[in-house]
Amino acid sequence: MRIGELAKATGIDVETLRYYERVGLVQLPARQANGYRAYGQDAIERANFIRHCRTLDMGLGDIKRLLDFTSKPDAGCFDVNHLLDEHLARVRAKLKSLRTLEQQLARLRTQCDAGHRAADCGILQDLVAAAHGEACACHPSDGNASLSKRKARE
Amino acid sequence: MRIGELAKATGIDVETLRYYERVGLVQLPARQANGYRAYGQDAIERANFIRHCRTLDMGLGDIKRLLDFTSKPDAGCFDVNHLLDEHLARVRAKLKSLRTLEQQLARLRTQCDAGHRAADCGILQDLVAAAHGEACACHPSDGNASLSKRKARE
DNA sequence: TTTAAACCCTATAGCGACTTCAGGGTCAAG
DNA sequence: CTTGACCCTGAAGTCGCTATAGGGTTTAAA
Ligand SMILES: [Zn+2]
Ligand SMILES: [Zn+2]
Ligand SMILES: [Zn+2]
Ligand SMILES: [Zn+2]
Repeated sequence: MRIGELAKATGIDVETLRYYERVGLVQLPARQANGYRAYGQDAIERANFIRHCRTLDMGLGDIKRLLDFTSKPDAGCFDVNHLLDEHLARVRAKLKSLRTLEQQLARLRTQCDAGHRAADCGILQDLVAAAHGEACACHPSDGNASLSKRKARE
Repeated sequence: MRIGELAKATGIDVETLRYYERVGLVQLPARQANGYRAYGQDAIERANFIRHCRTLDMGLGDIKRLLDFTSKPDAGCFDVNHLLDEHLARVRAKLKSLRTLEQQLARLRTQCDAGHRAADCGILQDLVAAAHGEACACHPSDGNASLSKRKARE
């Protein structure tokens, strides 16, 4: 099998497959006389494993570790569980922050409903107000702390 | 104001401020005789605007566009709305995919409850099965399509 | 007065997971 | 015999920083 066929069989881009090879995620394939990569059937399975894990948003390092486990059946699976727990925690943390973010953006979006002058745009006004520190969670709003030593030359 | 003071006043790292300058997000500040950057009070406002937009997860390109709007009050705000709509759509799309992902990972996590041999680990078995194409949304699972033209040399 | 900490400067490289580009070689069909 | 679909390598670009190397300057204590 050549790289293009493997790409078609797995839905992974050719360039991405070569990249995975470069970073050691897939083992070096045999080569034909003309230098083309020659893959066996097992390459499809390995590549599909990678793709599946990627759609689960795992990092390449984690995937490598999981791949290693599939080839040492006698190892304990504690690390597998741990890896998954950490990944799940990451996903849940991001989910939480994204939910908050969506709320904030949705509220911001309501500040303007139609086309008018930028100076009158509720969205821009809202952003500028937040930049001043008004009702904004992201800023420390300790502007005073910096003002207290404001004597720096200009 | 020197760069460290601006950093403290806004909560943006010094290196990050210099980076923003390099990519043209903040205008070139005046310099003192010794080469140090010298910022005015307006720099705090601009930097806070950037920081606030970053916590809304906007890209630097989008932020630049928004900053431009704040300096031309007579422009129409159509693009502001459009930009926000697109960003909100991106956030919602990611939120949706993250929710699905969380479900999948949580289910996967239930496949193993304790330490045993890797060969018997439900998580690894699940991943391998998915790599084979069983009950997996991420794969096209058109293995047949690729098998139909399987006559490639090895 | 010396010296050490705490600043400041530039230029460059690294991160992750690719994607794209430049500049070629190989191969089957028409 | 040329067109087009493939394949190859190596390097650079993406995004938003972060870190490092290798210096210069200021400030305060010892
Ligand atoms: Zn899958
Ligand atoms: Zn508006
Ligand atoms: Zn804010
Ligand atoms: Zn297990």
